[in-house]
Amino acid sequence: MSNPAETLSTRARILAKALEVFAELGFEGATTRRIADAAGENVGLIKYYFDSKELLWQEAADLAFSGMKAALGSALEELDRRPTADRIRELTRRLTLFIATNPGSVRMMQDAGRHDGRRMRWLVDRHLRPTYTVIHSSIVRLQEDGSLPQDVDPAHLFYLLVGAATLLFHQGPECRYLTGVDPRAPDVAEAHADALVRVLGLAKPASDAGER
Amino acid sequence: MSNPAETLSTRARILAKALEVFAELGFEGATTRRIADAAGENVGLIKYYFDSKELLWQEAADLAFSGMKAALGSALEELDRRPTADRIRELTRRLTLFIATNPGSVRMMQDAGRHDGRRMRWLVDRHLRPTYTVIHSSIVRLQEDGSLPQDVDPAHLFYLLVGAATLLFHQGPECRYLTGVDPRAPDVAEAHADALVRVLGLAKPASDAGER
DNA sequence: GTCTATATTATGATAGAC
DNA sequence: GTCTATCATAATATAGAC
Repeated sequence: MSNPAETLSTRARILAKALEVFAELGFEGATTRRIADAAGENVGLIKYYFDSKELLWQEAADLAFSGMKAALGSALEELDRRPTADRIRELTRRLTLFIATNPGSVRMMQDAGRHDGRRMRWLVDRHLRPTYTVIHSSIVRLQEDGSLPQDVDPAHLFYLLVGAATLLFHQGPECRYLTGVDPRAPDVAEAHADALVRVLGLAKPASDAGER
Repeated sequence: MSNPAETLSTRARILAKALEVFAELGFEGATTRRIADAAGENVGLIKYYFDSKELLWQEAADLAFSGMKAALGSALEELDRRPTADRIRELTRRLTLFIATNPGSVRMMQDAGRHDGRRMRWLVDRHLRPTYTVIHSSIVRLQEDGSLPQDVDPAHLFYLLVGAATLLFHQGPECRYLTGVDPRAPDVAEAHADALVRVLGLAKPASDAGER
């Protein structure tokens, strides 16, 4: 029901490839020609379906983040309802596993977020802030009950968590060349998620702050 | 003895701005014209001093990483000689504080490292691998004495550490717009380094694995 | 819907005046 | 060493044939 080349519409095929290419080369590095070629379609069709490179990029971002929200799904909602160390650990795990197979959303965010420009603000307003708001309030409550260090701005903990979870996959080609570890391998995602929750100590104080 | 506009040579002024602009906009996003304008110099001088955009980029990378090596300095050497949890904590702290004020090196690495290309390999071979080799062997020894989780590939711990330390600063403009926290503020760097060493638990098991 | 051809602009590179 | 002018190329956008 979702086969890359056969069942997808031309539009969907271009969009999927656009996400890949934008993620790998950045907005400026990606060219509409290259995206069209990668999709096996004609350059003119980008104008026809998406009107401009900018709008194609926006739709690619929508696609990337909709996938992420679906992957986090219930974990995010449950964390919002009743935050516990167990649940933020589960969220961390799901985030890591998702990014391992779909590094696109993080890559597009990091590409845009280095520079204070139009695309950065659009992406934050539309996609990042909604997720951040939930995680922020959860972090605050977890700080209150002692599961996370207290006198630290939640923003720090958010970026700590996301950075630790995603860098290995975001920098896939570099990691492969540098370390020999291929982040695309399925067991690598599991191993990283595991290493993260262990090292972050989110489970450690669970003796008095876990499910209660 | 090192004043931005006055005492630096034209060449050095262009190079410094090139690092800034490459870091902020990526290799493709940065244009030679923009770099020259930012430096208040003429476009033609880039050809004169650096011959090509690619070579200017390489020199900018050299500049960025030489700064980082200087900042890590003795911490890296001491870690290499005798790795302890205390020392990797000190390295983490120095890395965080350096990246806070000089996000350029990480940004250039992340810009190049998403894509398996010429610049990625050049940057890894010339700058990243030497540092990684030292940290890798230290991580292995810290795993052996129980300061770090044992059955985890050191590559995971390396990317965990670096990702957690750097994302907030790498994504400066985004973080500012999203959270209101300005990563350029000096106390923010201190706070992040502090949060990281606390949350990573590098100091926690020091009761039996610290200085001995 | 799909494709070719082209207009317009911006870029990296270069030649040459001063 | 510095600057202006310009070339060649590649990009996005566009018009229009089929």
